[in-house]
Amino acid sequence: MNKIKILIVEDDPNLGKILLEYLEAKNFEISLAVDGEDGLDKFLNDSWDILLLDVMMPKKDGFSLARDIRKVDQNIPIIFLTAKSQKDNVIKAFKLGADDYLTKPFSIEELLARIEAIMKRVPEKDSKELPEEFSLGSYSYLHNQNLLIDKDNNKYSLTTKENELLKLFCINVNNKVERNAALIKIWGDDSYYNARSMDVYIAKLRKYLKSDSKIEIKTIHGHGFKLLILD
Amino acid sequence: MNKIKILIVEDDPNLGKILLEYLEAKNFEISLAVDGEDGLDKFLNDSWDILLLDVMMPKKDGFSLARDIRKVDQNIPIIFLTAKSQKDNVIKAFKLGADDYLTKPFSIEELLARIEAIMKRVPEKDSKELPEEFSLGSYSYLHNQNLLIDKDNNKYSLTTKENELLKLFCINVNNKVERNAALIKIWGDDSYYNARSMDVYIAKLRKYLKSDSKIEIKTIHGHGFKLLILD
DNA sequence: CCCATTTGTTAAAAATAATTAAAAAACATA
DNA sequence: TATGTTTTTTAATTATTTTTAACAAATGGG
Repeated sequence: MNKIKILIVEDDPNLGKILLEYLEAKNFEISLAVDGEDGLDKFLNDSWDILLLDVMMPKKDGFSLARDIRKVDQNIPIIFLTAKSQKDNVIKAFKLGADDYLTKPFSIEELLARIEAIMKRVPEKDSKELPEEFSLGSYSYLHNQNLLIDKDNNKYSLTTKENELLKLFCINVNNKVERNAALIKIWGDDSYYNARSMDVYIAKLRKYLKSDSKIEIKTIHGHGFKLLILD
Repeated sequence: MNKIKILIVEDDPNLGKILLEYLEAKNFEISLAVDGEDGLDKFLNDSWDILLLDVMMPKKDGFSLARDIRKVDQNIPIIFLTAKSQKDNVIKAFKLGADDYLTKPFSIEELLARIEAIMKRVPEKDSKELPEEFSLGSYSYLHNQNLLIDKDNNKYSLTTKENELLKLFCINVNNKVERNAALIKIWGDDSYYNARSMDVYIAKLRKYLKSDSKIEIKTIHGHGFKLLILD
């Protein structure tokens, strides 16, 4: 039974400390970021179950942070905490995929209740480890060794970027990988040139995998790609 | 595309009527109960996707109603609507398995946003897996591979939009697909130009499917389309 | 039956993606 | 640190997909 991991991004150190202590006492695992940039950094460098984002923050506000996060993860629950209670902010928050929106001052018990209400609907993060070896049709792929082996036992030693990208596809076999998500995860940002670079790597992977017609990297125009394995 | 069914239990006829009209306009299917007993009755005699319960009501208050409902269904999403905003009521509501708790007066847009936020986390009622293969008259259609195969084994590799649209029609074979529903599902919004774009894709699909006269995409003027398969 | 609105069709424009090669950057090692 | 090698990025070109536009046809309410 792993603890639920909460990332709190809140610039008010008092409130931050109260939330941290209260929620830790309730057996959550908490990390506290002090501004939007710190928040994005912590978000990208670990895996979380739910995010509490203050809206008004220095450097990067909560909405802007949420927008960046949604490029990488469309699903993670987000609760916004805000001092203001302007109506269009609420709507804006939900448009960004918020799960809840709490106006300060709120009761910390209510926050807890709302966190639990959301978590009961979130499917368990099946935090299964990555397998050592992925089986891709007639290929075998050892991501730890950057090694792709075809049916004739030819070994292809993948470069770092090739490996990261293929691993990402394998983790999401038969499921869409969004361009932005891949770019941010592997390249760190989704600029135009990184996108072109990624296209080059897609071509490289396709070349590696072309000997098995049952394996295919499909493009989903305007969205991303999908590694398809047919049986 | 089944509408989401909402049961509203609200004794204030003015608020009830406003909610009903607004949410019906937003393409939900709504039923309105005027007190707790009526609410329980309607709840038990039909199937619902989400409940909006007023807390203060004659005969049976919202909390008591929720308690009864939870004996039968531990999972259905419940949003409480209340005039009071006493802290322990909020907590009580969430203890009863509430998904949200809105204090009157609230913005109806906010209510809509919160309903949608909850619904996105509720697994589709009709979450039956799609079959690998759809059989369309003499055609065979593999939506995972964007592949349409005719009786002469000609293979047509569909583009992303062609595929999304054909898949949507197949899911609703012999049933109406509303223009707006399709546009929102596939294009993300139902603007004029997206609608024209969809018309272009309808023409493309018709062209693909023209070799079998038993297959037809019928237009329902002013509403949408229907993929008809005759036997 | 008219006329405004919606839908059908086709072609062109715009946007996005694929491919290949060359330049630049990073890396390894003598 | 200079040198060769590998990896990554940039660039240029081509191909594909999607959107826009323009006009024709069909539909249905008044």
